[in-house]
Amino acid sequence: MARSTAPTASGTGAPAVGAQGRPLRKDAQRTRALVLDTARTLFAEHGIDVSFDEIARAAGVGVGTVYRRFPDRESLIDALFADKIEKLLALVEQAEQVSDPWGAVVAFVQSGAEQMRKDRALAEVVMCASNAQAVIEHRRDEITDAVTRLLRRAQDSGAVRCGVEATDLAFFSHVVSVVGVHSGPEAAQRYVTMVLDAIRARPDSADLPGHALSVEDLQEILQRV
Amino acid sequence: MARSTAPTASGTGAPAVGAQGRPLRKDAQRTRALVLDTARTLFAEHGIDVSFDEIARAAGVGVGTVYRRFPDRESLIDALFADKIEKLLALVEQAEQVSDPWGAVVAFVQSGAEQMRKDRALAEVVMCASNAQAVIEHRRDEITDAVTRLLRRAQDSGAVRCGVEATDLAFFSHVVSVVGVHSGPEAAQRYVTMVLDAIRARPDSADLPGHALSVEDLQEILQRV
Amino acid sequence: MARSTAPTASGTGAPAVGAQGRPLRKDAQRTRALVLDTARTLFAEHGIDVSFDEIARAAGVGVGTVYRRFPDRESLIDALFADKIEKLLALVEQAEQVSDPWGAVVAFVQSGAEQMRKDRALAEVVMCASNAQAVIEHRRDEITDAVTRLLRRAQDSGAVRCGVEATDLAFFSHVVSVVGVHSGPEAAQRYVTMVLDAIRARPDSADLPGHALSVEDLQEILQRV
Amino acid sequence: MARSTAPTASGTGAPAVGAQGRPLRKDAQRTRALVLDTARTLFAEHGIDVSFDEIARAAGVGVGTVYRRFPDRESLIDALFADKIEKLLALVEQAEQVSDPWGAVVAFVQSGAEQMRKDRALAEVVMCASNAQAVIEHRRDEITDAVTRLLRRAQDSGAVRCGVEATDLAFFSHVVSVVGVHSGPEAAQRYVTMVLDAIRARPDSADLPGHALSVEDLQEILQRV
DNA sequence: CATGAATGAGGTTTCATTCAT
DNA sequence: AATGAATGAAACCTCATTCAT
Repeated sequence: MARSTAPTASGTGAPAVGAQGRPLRKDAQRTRALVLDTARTLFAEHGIDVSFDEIARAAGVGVGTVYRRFPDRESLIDALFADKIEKLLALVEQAEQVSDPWGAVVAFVQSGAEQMRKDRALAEVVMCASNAQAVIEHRRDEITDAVTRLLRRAQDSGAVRCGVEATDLAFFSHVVSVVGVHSGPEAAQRYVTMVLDAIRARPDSADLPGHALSVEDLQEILQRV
Repeated sequence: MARSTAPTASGTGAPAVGAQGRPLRKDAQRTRALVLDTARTLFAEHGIDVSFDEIARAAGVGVGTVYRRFPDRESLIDALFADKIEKLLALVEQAEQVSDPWGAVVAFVQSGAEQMRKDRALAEVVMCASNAQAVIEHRRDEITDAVTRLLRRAQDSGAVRCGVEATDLAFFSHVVSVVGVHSGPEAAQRYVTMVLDAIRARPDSADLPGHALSVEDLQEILQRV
Repeated sequence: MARSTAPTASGTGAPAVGAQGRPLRKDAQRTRALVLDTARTLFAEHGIDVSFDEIARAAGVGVGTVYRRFPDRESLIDALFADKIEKLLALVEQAEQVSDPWGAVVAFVQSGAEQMRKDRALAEVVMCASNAQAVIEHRRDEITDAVTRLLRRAQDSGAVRCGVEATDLAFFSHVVSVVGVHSGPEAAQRYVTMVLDAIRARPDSADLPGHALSVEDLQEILQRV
Repeated sequence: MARSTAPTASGTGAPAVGAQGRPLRKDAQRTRALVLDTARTLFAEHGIDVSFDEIARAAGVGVGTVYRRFPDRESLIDALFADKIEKLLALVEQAEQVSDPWGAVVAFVQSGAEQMRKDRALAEVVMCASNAQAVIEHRRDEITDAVTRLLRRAQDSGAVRCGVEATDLAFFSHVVSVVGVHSGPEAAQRYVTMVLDAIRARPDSADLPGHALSVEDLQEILQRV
């Protein structure tokens, strides 16, 4: 259950592969990691509107090099996302260890928001990745599954209201994390408290109207939230 | 209590004034309204990153004309905002008419989200306006005051949990509206349901940690949400 | 010999005439003068690159009004020029009163440079006027004639070297005035001293090669100097 | 004493260096030279108010390319200036070879004016360069020193009047060159003749009042002359 | 007449992207 | 592979000028 590969400094959990699927040469690996780290930092500092030129300059490489690794902005974001998603997955899996069903949900929401708060780019990027590589798709599904398990267990135990789905949780976590990024952990905690009440089962809990968001909808929404 | 001037098609509640404070000439009024409407539409369709050139083209006027009325993006946003804020104020004031304290809160959250859903730019812009003109500042305060009254009444009646403030409501309303804009009224309703449970008083409601966001914080956060 | 019409506040020596040749209405006169004064001031303060809009705003009239009086930049410059040229003419005529021939030349160069120094726009504008209205052409000829008389007298008395013409003097005066404008009267005086030696007759004065500049050449050159 | 590096066609005496101080790539060198040559030509033909777009078009490159090499107008002017200043330095050094002290001064004024006449931009730009790079500052000082030596020698020999300084000569040379540019060598010669009489020592030469212009003043003045 | 609104060409500048070195 | 030069579209903004009010 525990993740096997520790995140590297570059933030890519596994050796990146080139166009031919062959693993990149060692120096290429290093360059890739360097660009990625630089991009992460710049995104965190100046938001997502950083030019490739700027990234290249900061990384001390040519723009061409950046383009060689990441043909467009999307793919760079994707790469960053790959890293983030691993972190998120780790969080759910940790939460699953908690034996109390409701406690597990609380743990996930809390740690998720806190993690995103500390890593601003995580909050910014996590759901923005395009519907890209299969690897990522797969990881995303793993997370969704894990969160769903978390919820089912808590719903079965009568702690979480019926109808709450993984995307609901993801949505609220993201939203709370934005507050946390801006105003610190206490503010985040305030909203975590409320959000937990929003999903908790009550004797008189109303049925949730409509349907839960699809993963795709969620992604698009989080880009605009 | 009811507003006296109905919003015009142009979205400006009152005749706009030029630099000298004199009301604009009739034709200028028309152009201004035209530009404003066009900008509103484009913003709604393509987000806030629309170029002045594009706005001008879509409005069928020269860029210079746009610049004449709105020397920079800020001032255009402000103008749109002025409109939105009037609408919002109207909503709170309507909600205040509801005699049941909790019903009033529900009415406000529901109608706020619905309103924002129908007018995408309202959701995008409403709190983003720079801390600009005194008029706007004043209107903003009026809204905050009205929402606070709404909440106090509901708290006194035991319907809303202690510690919930106007900014909490504003935050959730905005967040819900984003969902509504993307996925329609049913999805919004789903989250409205949860959010109302988040602020409702329960026998075992935990105290809210931290402090409510200041209006300034809220603004900044909503820009990033 | 002395000028008969004192310069008005507006700087136009004579009632301006409109397109039909009829003298302008009184209020039009006032507007015209106002614009002229404003333009003069702005030119003096910010150089010659001032927009018509700016002039209009500073004068408190509409751009259209400025355009009505001065269809283009040229004609505004011309109008200012008309004023300046009167001043210049006054200077030559005063110099002509000096009985000592050389002294008269000295007086003209000195006072010309000093005058231009004090009125920055005079220096900037004096020769830049397009080959415009006949009135101005005439005035210019009067000046040229007067300076020529000044020089002839001094040449006859053996004080000024042969070949020196009115345009030579005008050229040097302008050039010196630029220094004066920038660095003050002492600096101007330094160059006046040298310039006077440049045109003074010496036993061994070499013949001046080439021909004196035509008035037209001079104008063009002074625009570039 | 003679300069070791001949000015290249591109007008840059030495290989230009990029931001990192590394010499530019060969193709960049070529482009840079091309842009520089084009700019020189256009400046010569139409004065200094030529748009970067126009330069780019004339050079057959994209605007971006011009901006890459010269982030702003200043830096382009500086680059042109670097070239000019080398030419000027060469002139003084040649003049210093003349054994007759007065003849050396004459040679410098003559050749300076002639040089500037043939290269209109030299006249326009030579002193206008911003107080930029140290290299240029240094070259400028070398010129000033050389001219000063020229003058001292001539003053010691009694040919040049006391008090005349390098900036005086520079000023007059520039002024004469403007005439030359417009009206040809004969006209320039006419003024050279007079200017030389302006600085020549006479038994009765008056003391020059005030102080010579500083190099900084001179620069500013020449921009306006 | 006076006004200032409207126009759009043209300047400046940035940046994603391609491609020769 | 890595580089960074070159490109040009597109943003931004200003201003001379015309014309409806």
